[in-house]
Amino acid sequence: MPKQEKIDAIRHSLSHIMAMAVLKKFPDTKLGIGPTIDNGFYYDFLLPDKLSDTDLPRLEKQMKKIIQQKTAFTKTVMDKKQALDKVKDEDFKVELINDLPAAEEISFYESGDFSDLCAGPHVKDTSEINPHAFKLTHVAGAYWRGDEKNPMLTRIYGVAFENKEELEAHLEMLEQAKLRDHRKIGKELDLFTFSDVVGKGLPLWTAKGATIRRELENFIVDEEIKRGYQHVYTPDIAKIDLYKKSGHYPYYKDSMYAPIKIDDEEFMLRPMSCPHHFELYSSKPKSYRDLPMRIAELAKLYRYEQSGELSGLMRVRSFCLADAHIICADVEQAKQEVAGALDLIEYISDTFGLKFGQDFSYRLSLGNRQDDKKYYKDDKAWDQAEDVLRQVLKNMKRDFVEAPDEASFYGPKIDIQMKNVMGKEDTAFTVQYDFVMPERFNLIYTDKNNKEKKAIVIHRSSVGALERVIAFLIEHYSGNMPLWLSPTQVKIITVGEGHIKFSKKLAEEFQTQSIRVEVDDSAETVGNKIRKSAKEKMPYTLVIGDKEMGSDQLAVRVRGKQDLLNIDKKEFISKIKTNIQNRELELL
RNA sequence: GCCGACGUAGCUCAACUGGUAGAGCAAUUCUUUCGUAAAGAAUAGGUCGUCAGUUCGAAUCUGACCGUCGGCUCCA
Repeated sequence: MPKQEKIDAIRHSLSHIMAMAVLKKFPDTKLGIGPTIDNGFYYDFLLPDKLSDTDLPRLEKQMKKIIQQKTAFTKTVMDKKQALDKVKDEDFKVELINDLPAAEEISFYESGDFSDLCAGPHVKDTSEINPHAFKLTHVAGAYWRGDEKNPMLTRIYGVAFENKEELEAHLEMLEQAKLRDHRKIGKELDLFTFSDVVGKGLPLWTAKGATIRRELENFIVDEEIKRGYQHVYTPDIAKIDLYKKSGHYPYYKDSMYAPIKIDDEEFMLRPMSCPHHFELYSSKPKSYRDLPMRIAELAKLYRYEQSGELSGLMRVRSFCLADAHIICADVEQAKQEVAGALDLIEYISDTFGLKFGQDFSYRLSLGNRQDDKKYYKDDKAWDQAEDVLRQVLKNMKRDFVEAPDEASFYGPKIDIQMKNVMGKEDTAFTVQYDFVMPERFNLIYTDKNNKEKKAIVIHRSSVGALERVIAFLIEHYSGNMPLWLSPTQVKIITVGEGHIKFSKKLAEEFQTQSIRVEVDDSAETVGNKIRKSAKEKMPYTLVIGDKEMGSDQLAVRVRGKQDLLNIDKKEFISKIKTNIQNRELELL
């Protein structure tokens, strides 16, 4: 049996065994589903009583008992009627069976006195399961069938492997990952903070964090202008009518901050900048010669996300999106612009040292023709738009997954997905095809034949939301930002009082070369100051004493390296300037 | 928003079953002016997230609220 199949059978069997243990503790439990997932399994239960993390060790013990009894798994097959009769007291199972095609054979797996609707496969018996290679990790609420209108079940998660070593390696990996968590590093490096009084999900950037953000902003604005984008500014608020006109309002109103009422008008903090850009486009008649018109903005957006969704800088209520709307003349142009946007995204990823496949992946997020509530109804337009995006990805020869029911209401999109340090996936960047807004905003242009034509819009983010991308980058680099993004690039440490004046002068030399420098002239020992500098993840640390005052040689402590780098001052400055300008990933 | 856990000084954490708070680092001051990952001393700093309640007495028990975390839903 291939390794993956074997471990899946173990994990799946463990989910049944967990259900057995839960039923033993709470006989009145109703069963949901219990599938395998990455590294483990879960099972959803409707419990008659509360369950918390502290109950897990006891459940584990019970499971080990079941495993040691060499419990066998046996498959039985029946028709739908028999199956429904068998599970008549299990409401959730009844629902599952009712959704299966009438003709289909339905399989159950029996283990001991437990029986569960299940396609399998499972282990032959529990002797195939190492009782020391699994662990129940946590309890969480989960809606039945993932729908928040359904009752909330109690989900118990577990991790499982073939042997104890693999389990321990996995747990150790999780511990290591926690050290890279951007929330932890952000606090340690003093990059950003939150205040209860300002409000949750509203980050406050310190000067250091703001430096990282400013560098990213400069980087992206310059790059976009090079690529033919026009950078604009539009206000953070607008009348509610704008979002009614765009059609965002009904789809979006739950995640918008409540209207601000002034005199007889209502204003909204904007959750997106598209309608502003469309109004800007329409402010003057446009010709086909103006297209494609790439309107970009570092747009501050406000979304009233559900409180439980907020998470550090990954998910906030106020964020700055490197946003753009590309008004295209026709499908062919739209296709080119999607490709161009993806090229920019890959350029940015490359600059960050992020690799396709390893650090990010493509997802083609599709609509759902059955769901007229969530998606604008125009089957033909959807088919065409999805096809355009699919074609672009294929031309790029990139692997991608197709995700049904993940599109925007106005069209399908290509999402660039990244995983955070704990393995949770988020959309980092996005390119969206829009066939709805041109209609709503009457986005038109005059073509060659002096005829009025409707445009197509591409929405795209380049570096995405700065908050989120910085969170990803902090985790990717473990806080060791490349030189160009480091809040302070060079730290100068004085040996004694006599070296302060010289050090400050040296700092000025760096400063005039636009190198971010700090002098630590505190009355601490050199060793202590070096330690602090290292903890700040300082790229370069210079100690200045009598030796340096007498020559142009510097002894540079390079982040992450044991040996000192002896280098001429002029050469050092010129080298790090180049490093910064080229946005190099490695230090000298 | 929902399920569960958590919330003690700027940070990391301690305080037995209720008897009203303590350490290290950071900060301030003084001494030391030091050569590549922690000099020494002193001082200051907390209505124990907030507000109620139970109790002779609450950081500790109960409730509500606020916030954080892990999930669900959602999403850049």
